[in-house]
Amino acid sequence: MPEATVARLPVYLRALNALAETGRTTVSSEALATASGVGSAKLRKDLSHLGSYGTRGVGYDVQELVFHISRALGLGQRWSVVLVGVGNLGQALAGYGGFDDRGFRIAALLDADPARTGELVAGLPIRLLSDLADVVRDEGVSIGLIATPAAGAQDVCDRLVACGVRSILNFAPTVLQVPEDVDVRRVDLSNELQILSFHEHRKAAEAEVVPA
Amino acid sequence: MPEATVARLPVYLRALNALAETGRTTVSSEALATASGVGSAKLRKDLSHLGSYGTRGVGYDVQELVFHISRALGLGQRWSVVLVGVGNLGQALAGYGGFDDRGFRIAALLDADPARTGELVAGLPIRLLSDLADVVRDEGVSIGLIATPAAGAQDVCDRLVACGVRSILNFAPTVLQVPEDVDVRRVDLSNELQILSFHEHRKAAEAEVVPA
DNA sequence: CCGACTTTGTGCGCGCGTTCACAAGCGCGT
DNA sequence: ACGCGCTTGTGAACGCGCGCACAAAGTCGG
Repeated sequence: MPEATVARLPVYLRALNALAETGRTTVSSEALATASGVGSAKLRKDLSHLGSYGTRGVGYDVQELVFHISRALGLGQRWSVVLVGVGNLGQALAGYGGFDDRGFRIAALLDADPARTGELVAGLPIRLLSDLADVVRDEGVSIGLIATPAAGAQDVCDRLVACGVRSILNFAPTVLQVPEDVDVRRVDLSNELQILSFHEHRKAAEAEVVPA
Repeated sequence: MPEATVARLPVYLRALNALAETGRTTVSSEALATASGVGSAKLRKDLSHLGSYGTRGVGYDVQELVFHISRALGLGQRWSVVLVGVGNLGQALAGYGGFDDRGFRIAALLDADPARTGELVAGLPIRLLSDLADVVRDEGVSIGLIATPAAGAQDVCDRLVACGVRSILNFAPTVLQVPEDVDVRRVDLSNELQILSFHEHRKAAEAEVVPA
């Protein structure tokens, strides 16, 4: 399955859930594609990787598609995640409501600062970073979220990998070095802003040259 | 300039700044590539789009590269951004320190809830969403950040576009419909988690089949 | 039962981006 | 002054992913 397709499946899934809430039971590739911001041909090709679950002349059954996409994404089981770094961003993540209803459970909140141990955030007590190994073992954690400052991110990452965590979502503004069987996804606010800055800059330059 | 290259320039920029703080004055493509998590050939091709600023046999001058990348990204000027939606995530974004030092200034915080008007967050007073047009005009805002719940995101987006904002960073879990001269970048936590879930799922399945 | 209409699934060609490999260029030591 | 070693910049081949366009397949009205 192409990586590009995998990256789009969650988008389709969300659009389908939104459609289901409006009472729609079937949807055409054209409609779903528009709602997902992609072309209809691309959408159909993506879905074809899951199997042939559409009906020609009608479209796709919304519930059925939700089921098959969820299964492909491995959302049948509940994944336990551990969140390291309970600063500004970490607290926002802990309070984010979209975890439970999508099959993810925060097993623990960890922070390197002993002064914060025991503090309740979103109903969970903050524990010491050194408890990481215990948490991963006892709670069956398989995904790690890093929301620490850049300086500590690589250390936290190394600890996670040492504990057997092979999937990491990194919010710290650093590129993490990991073994090749571990995959890391980065979410970096400044990066995104700078990319927007580039395009805005370019648009302004074009408007200068062609003021018509 | 290829879009893929633009997306990597901020990563190089960060790595260069980190190198500069350690006192390094020059860096080879190999070293910078490793620090940025890419291949050296790709890095050189990316940088070649900016011009020929390397010295054969030596590498790149760190300060010079920082300058040229910053200029290409349009970071010479300070961009004003407006943040709409001061919930959990919005507050974390407002408190994020990485804005000022990278050329971005939060011009205002807006929220649709009148009960929150006047409240101070990160030193800025929350204003009403209906003030948007004034803020954009008076403060010269060119970038909008949407951190509202999914339900209100499209409405906020439409208002931003109507005010002339053509660059939007969307944290709400929705695909926004915009005119083609507006570009939107999405940052979606659940999406990233689900992509990780897929890979974790796949790894588990492989381990099952080939337990060796 | 049949024909017209709708929509899926996919084969094919194209364009972008990545990677390899190497010639050109620069500094340094002798 | 000259050659040696290192690093850049880039031409060329490769591969992936996208979009087009159409045949296959199913529905619905008559």
